[in-house]
Amino acid sequence: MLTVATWNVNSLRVRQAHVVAWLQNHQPDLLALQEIKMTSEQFPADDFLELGYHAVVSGQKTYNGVAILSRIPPASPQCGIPDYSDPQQRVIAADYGPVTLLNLYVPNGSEVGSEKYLYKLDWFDRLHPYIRQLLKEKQHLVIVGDFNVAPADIDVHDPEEWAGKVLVSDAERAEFRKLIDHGLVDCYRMLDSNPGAYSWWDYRAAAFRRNRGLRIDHILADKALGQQLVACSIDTEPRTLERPSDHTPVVASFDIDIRQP
DNA sequence: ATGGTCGGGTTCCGA
Repeated sequence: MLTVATWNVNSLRVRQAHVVAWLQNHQPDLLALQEIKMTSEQFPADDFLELGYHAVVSGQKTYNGVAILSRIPPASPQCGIPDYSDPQQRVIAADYGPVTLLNLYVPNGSEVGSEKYLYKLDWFDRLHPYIRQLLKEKQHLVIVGDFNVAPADIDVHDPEEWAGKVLVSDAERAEFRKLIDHGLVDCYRMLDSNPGAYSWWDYRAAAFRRNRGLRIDHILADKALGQQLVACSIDTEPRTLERPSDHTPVVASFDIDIRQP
């Protein structure tokens, strides 16, 4: 069995105890982190090694930053999107046996039409060829992270209120659809077609208590691996803790042994 | 009711 998780921690410095407790409770094979908000040098690799987790890190001071924790050593780690020099550290990938994990922190986009929104759409343009390449070259591909896109109205607590806004706009949803159309499946939606399941809630206006959220954190798998999906869930428990991240973990389990090449 | 709350770093930006 392979268990893969993703969690935008919104500062690993603040959330490290939450992450450690969660690792101990759930023992995933792979945990992808986004918004660690620290440099690679500052990453507490030793603390995670003590728990039995290796790390690959693409860090940055203050903003962004991604990492992957793994129970087996990573191979061929790669930071960023090839041939796209971006000072914002949003992408890291590595191989774990037959599975390549690509960890994304997609730009937020700020507001539809803004400079940051155009950067987000351009960033997706740069991402697509990389994903096509990985699907061609790698045996299995899992793409996880904070996609900053709610793929459909079912992923939005109040679609009318959110209509046309950033995270749900047609252009962003078209980019998500394009990802799927490369030959991937949305693991959560494969197994649960019910509304009301979200991975992010605004800190403001008691959004979590009122379950006013969005499902913007995702686990995508190549179609063949998707056939081996046995479970996928959103763990809302860490969002109930003191000083929580505004995101909560998403977890998927596949019937595959990553120790076999 | 058109705000609100975080984190990081400074007197605001990004989410």
